[in-house]
Order: sequence, then structure tokens, then C-alpha cells
Amino acid sequence: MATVSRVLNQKGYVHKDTVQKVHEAIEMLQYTPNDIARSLSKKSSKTIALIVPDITNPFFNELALAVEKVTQMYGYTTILCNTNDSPAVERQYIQTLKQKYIDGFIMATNTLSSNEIDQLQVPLVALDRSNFQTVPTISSKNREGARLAVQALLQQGCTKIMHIRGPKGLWIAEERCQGYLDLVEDLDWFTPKLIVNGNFQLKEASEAVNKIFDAHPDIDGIFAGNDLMAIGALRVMQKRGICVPDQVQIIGYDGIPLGEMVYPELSTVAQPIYEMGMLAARILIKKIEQQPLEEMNHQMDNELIQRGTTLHTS
Amino acid sequence: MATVSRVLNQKGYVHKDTVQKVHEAIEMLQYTPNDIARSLSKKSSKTIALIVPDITNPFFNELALAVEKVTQMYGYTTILCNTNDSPAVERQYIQTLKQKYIDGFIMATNTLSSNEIDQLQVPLVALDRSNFQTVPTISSKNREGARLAVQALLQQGCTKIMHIRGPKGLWIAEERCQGYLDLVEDLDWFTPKLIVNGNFQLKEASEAVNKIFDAHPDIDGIFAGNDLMAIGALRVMQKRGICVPDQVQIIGYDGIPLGEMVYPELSTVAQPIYEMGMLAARILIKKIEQQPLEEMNHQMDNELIQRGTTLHTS
DNA sequence: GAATAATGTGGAACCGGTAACATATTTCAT
DNA sequence: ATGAAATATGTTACCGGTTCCACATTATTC
Repeated sequence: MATVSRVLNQKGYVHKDTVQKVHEAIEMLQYTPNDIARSLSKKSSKTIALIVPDITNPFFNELALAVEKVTQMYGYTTILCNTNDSPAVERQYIQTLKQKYIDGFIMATNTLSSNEIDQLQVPLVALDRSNFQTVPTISSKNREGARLAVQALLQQGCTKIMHIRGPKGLWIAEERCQGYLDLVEDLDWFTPKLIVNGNFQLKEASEAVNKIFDAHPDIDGIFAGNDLMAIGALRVMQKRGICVPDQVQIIGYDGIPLGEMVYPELSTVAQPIYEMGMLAARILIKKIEQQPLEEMNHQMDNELIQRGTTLHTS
Repeated sequence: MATVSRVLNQKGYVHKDTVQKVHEAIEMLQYTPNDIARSLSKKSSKTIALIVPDITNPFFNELALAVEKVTQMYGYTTILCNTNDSPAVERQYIQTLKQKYIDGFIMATNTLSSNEIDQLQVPLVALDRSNFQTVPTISSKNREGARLAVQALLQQGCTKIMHIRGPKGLWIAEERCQGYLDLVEDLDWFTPKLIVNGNFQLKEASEAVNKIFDAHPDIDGIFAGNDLMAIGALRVMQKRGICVPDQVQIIGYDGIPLGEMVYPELSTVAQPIYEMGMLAARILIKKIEQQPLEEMNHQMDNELIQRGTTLHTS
């Protein structure tokens, strides 16, 4: 028994004839090790959890794909948990998973307080959190990315640009909004009324845009805090018979594949989603395996991709 | 120890003062039971797996949401596995999860042979499989659904309707194609060339549609085997400057939320995705808990939803 | 060639629960 | 009052691995 364990884990001294015999026996008996028993004695399940706020947002799909890929390579299983933006559900997941000896979490949500997260006592990586000293974080350069978008709109002739921002209190939403403000706050047409609230989902954004267009029909540029809301804005334009990009130019944020499925295709500030996911997974595994991290707060570069909602396509 | 177990599982005789004391102790010591140890001795993990071929397809997102909801209600955890249409990955998942005492599978994929599935020796429910005698299945009435779509196109004046079918060998793709054929095979404009192959994804469908439109520019109706491909077709029309629905009408199949995000909104044969997911989960749990099933092959009704790609909206 | 080190293998405790069994106490019918 | 049944609780084996320890065997050193 002990010898078999040694063979399977390639640990300790085993004679190579014995190794051979063990493998033959495994073959003969169709033996497969029992992961649960292993987890119990090792106090580790070789499993990590990716916690996302909204599984229907393609951003998190792509993230999941990337995380999955890396973890699988290192022999870990990933489990995907969807919280629907509910802190209660999130706590429930964490609780349940800790009872299953989960090895670590990647938190793509931003609902739990930093304090609460600090107290978890499990290896953890956070996405889109502002600088944490205790927990590794990954995000794109939100403020800079927002500036890229707004600058492009200005250069391409927009004279009144609105912003659909993400939820109040969410760090990335604040940052992107700040980036917008950096460039437009001092322009004479600017008024805080040009900033409307969204919840990163399509529907609410559409409603907000509809409302503001009644008051400001001369808006000719829209910068949305994410792609889903940008698509919501595009929909509103199309329903109103306003031509995009001739009368209004739109830029989103994220770079999800969905942006290429609408027509005209969505211009966007593309985050390196896949890389962010892979990086998160690698860092988490490093942390789990107690290797030193060289850096705590990773800031990724964005790329402005101009497509049909800002440029005329042939 | 045994008494604590009895209290927590509400099983066997325990004096109620003792129950009280145990609860107090649990509170005091912040005790949480260890699920891994429990799994080991019970040979069950209270976990089921949902296996999907493509996590980026919103159809499977919605399905996952539904499954998750039901399983959670019954005290099970769901883990979502994305196979990317690879049978090897699927086998790998099944193997790994069986080693973790997974209680059951919901297979929304259709890549493994019936034979292979029969031999799994784990409770299992299959989606979109044709009648299995040994395994409960759930699907919508694909052939009938396809007929709904094609009939609507005919009634609304289409005189040459193409079909973008799903992958060869996939049961649902065959059925939907048959439904199309049922109505058009005997019409004088029909030719098998009007059926093109797609893989249920947007890109390949776009290319196929582009090609066929060069040969048959007089097509005025498109029935796609799923919504993603229908959106691909819509994109092609828009790029070619063909007006939808004036010159070409399009109907998809699935009823994913994405259909309402494009403009014009996509007409579709809507499957009751959420209900299908809930049903699958309920049946699986019944099977796991060894309750009798009243029915093996569930056929759900579809609803034709006409939106902007077939109707003029105000 | 004896002392020492390196290699190889089996026994047994342990991970943290569950459940069968044994034992002790109470309840109740006769 | 007595025995059977019901209630209550502690003891112990077990789930299937990992790992420490003891012991045996072989290789190396002086």
C-alpha cells in the first residue's frame, strides 16, 4: 500500500522492478486512485474556484476559458461560481468550498469588503481591485484606457461626449469615469449631467441613454464603461434612427467577442482578457505552492480598437 | 463524536438538551464539518457536473443558470465543465470527476457515443440526444420547431429559403434540417444547394452564407440551425447592404438573450432553455436519489418569436 | 571485513467524518 | 414488579489514501 503510494507520487525510494510490477497491477486491476481520500489526508483538493459576478457577460466567459486552461496544465481543476452580484451567494460559495479543501480563489467580483477578504485565510487573487497590500491583484489600466477612448472621440470630431458609467462604488467604474473626466472636465460643453449610471448590463444602460438623449439630442459621442452598455447605447441609436458612426460615435470597454457580432462592429478599449485570466491563474498557483511573488499589483495595458461604431468601413 | 454527527444529520436518537449543547459547542468552537471526510465515508460528494461543448454560447449560460439554481436548492453543488467540442477533454473530465465521487452528470454535449455513455455507471441525464432507452433525455421538438420557422417565412412571402444547418451527425442538426425539408422539398424553387453547413458558430456560418449568396442572390429567407449562425447571416446581409427584413427575412433557433442585443432583433424559435435546465437538474437528482422516473424522453415545446428580422417594428 | 550510508519495503497512525454495534437509561404495557 | 420496547450515548471499525517509523537489504567507505 505504502509502496503503491510512493510509486504514484514518485516520492521516496522504490526499486524500479517494483515500480514496474505496481504499474502492471494497476493495469490489471483497472485501479484508479481515489481523489477524495487523497484530499482528506493531504488537506488539499487540487481545485481552485473562479468567482464571477455574471456568467452571462462574455468578459467572464473568456476569463474562465483562460483560467481553466492554465489550471488544467498544472493539474488543478477549476470550478466556476456565479454570484449574480450577490454578496450572500458569494459568502455561501466560499464557505461551502472551504469545507471541501478548496486550494484557492480567483475573485473577479468586487462585492466583498477588503476586510472580509483579508480574513479568509485561503490563497486568493483579486481582479479589478484597487491596490491591496495583502492580496495580489490584476487589472487593466482603467483610467488610462478610458482616456484612450475619449481622446479618440475628441480627435474624430466629437463635440459633446457622454459617459455611461458602471455602478457607484465599484473601483473600475470610478477609474474609467475619472479617465473620462480627465479629458473633458475643462471643456466648455461639459456638464456632470452627461454622466449617467449603469450597472454594466445592457438593459439599464439603454434606458439611461434614452433618457439623456431626450435632454441632450446634440450628443455625438458616447463612451461606455463596458461593451455591454455600449451595445445598449448602439441599440438605442438604431431604434431612434440615428446613424452610427455618422451622427454618433460609440466606444465601449472590455473587448468582448460580442462586440464583433453586432453591426456596426463595436469600437472598444480592449483589455487583454485572456492574458489577465492566465496571469491570475498562474499567480494563484504560485501562491498556493508557496512560491514567492515578484509583484503584487499587476496593471495590464489596453488597446484601443476602432471598428464600425467610430470609423466608416468599406 | 457520533452524537455530534447524529445532531448534524438529524438522524437517530438524540436528547434535545444534548442537541442544544452540541449547537452551543459548535457555535463556541466555530466548528464547520469537513465535507471531504464526509464524502469519503459516504462515497458521495453532493456535487454534480454540467458538461457543455461551448461556454461562450449563451444558450449554455442560461442552461447553467437554471441547473445551478435547482441543484443548489437540493443541497448539491454544480460544477461547470467546458469541453470545447473535444471528446478527449470530455473523457478527461469524466475520469477526473469520478475519482472525486461526483454524484451525476448532465451532458449537454453530444460527442460521446451512446455506447460509451451507457458504460459510465454514474447517474446521468442527456440533453439533445435522440431517444435513449437507458438514459433520461431532454430536448425540444426540433423538427416541429424548424417547421414553425419555415412556415412563417413562407407565409410572410419568402420565395426562396436557404437553411444553415448544424454539424453533420449531430442529431439536433439533422432534425432541424428535416423540419426544413418537410416544408420545402417539394416546392419548385428548392435545390439541395440551398442547405449549407455550419458548426453552430457565427464565423463559419457567415462565410458559408457569403458564398451561397454569390450563387443565389435571389434568396429572400434564411432559416438558421441556431441563433449564433442566424446572427452571422444577419451580419453578412448588413455588410452587403441588403435590408433585413425587407429584402431577406431571417429566423434562428434557440432564443438566446443575444438575439435581443442585435439590431434588428432576431426572430427565433425559442426553446424553453431555463425550463430545460431545471428539468434536467430535477431528473438527475431524482436518479441520484433513486426515485422512480415517470418518463424517460422529455420533449419540450418551442415558441416562435417574431422580431425585427422578420417583422417591421414601429 | 566491519562500520556506515543509501536504498527498499511493510506496518501503523492519521486525515475527519459515518454507521453498525454495544451498553445504559427511561418508558410503558402486562 | 418485570420484561420488552424505545430512547440516548459512547466505542469502534471503516472510507482510501499519505506519511512517519522500523526494519531489512544492498552499496560504499576506510
